Amino acid sequence: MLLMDSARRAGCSPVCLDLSVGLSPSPPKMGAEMAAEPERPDPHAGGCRMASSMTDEQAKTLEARFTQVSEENRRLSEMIAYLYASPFARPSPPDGSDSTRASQAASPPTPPAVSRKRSRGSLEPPSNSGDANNGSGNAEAAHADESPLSDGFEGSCRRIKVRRVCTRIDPSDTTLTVKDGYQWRKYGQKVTRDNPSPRAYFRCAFAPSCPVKKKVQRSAEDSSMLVATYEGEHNHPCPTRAAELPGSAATRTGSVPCSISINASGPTITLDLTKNGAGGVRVLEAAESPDVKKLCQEIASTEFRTALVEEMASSLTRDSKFTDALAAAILKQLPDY
DNA sequence: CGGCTTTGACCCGCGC
DNA sequence: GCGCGGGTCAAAGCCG
Repeated sequence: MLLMDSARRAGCSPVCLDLSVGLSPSPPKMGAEMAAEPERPDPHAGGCRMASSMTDEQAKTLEARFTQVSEENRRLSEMIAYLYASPFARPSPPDGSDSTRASQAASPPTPPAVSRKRSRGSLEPPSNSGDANNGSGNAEAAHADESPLSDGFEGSCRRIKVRRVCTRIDPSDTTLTVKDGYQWRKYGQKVTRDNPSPRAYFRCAFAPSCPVKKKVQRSAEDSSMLVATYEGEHNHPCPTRAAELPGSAATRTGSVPCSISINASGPTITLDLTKNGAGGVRVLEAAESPDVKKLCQEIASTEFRTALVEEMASSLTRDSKFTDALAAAILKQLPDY
């Protein structure tokens, strides 16, 4: 489709597009319009084969377009890198590591801020709660195989050791419970100084060795907002998977997380993932800095998101590597005739 | 009776 | 060194 579009712009009939030009050596069989195969060119395809009929001018046009797309991809990559490196996404790490955390998958991340050393019987050494997660590569791999849908969500948070999830609740509901699909055991409750409502402490009760902890507290500004702070990562599959994902049907009932923070190791931005009237994303909380706050709101604006999505979609669909991978994935899904 | 919650006490890091 | 405050423990109570 990408090449068909390019061919249209280059003045060539899309019907006679030869997929072997831009796609992998095993082109997909995606219907009559795209039936041309490199091994067995369909004489009934009704037109020319681009590879043989393309004029020098058309070739130059496509080459120029390829150069243009490559430049767009480069700019897009720079934009994404900039967004990752921006202060709200990742404050400059003290260890001098790459702000994009590209190397974090290979090296154990620093443990969460909570690194208290207690001499008496704690279930797990607090200092290695992160190591326990990262050391259980098998468990994580098994987890990753459990549910691609859920891992799409958790995978995006994998590099975040601490994350915050906001949930809308009934203001009259006094139970500090967030239905996130995991089983939790409450082990403490405390009234903190900066918030009149108590903070509840939970441990993951599904697996005894799971190091994940959760703190739940009503928002000081909005008592109908429950803020859950998760520390660590589960080393076991979620007992109930996709049903509790943000944006799912269960989420819209208001009993499960409807928003998520981008990063909690630094300034936190909490985005409401439920669509508002304009179909955009709303900033619930942001960092203290007005500049960061403004930037967050700009990024969360419908206009910015629309432009970004269009740019990404446009650039991706023009990327031959992306279309190769997409075509290969589609081929795998088609029945083998 | 076992599991979970509650809650006061305790631990410990951190700032002064 | 001291006090504050967040985090955790563990005994007591509750509940199915």
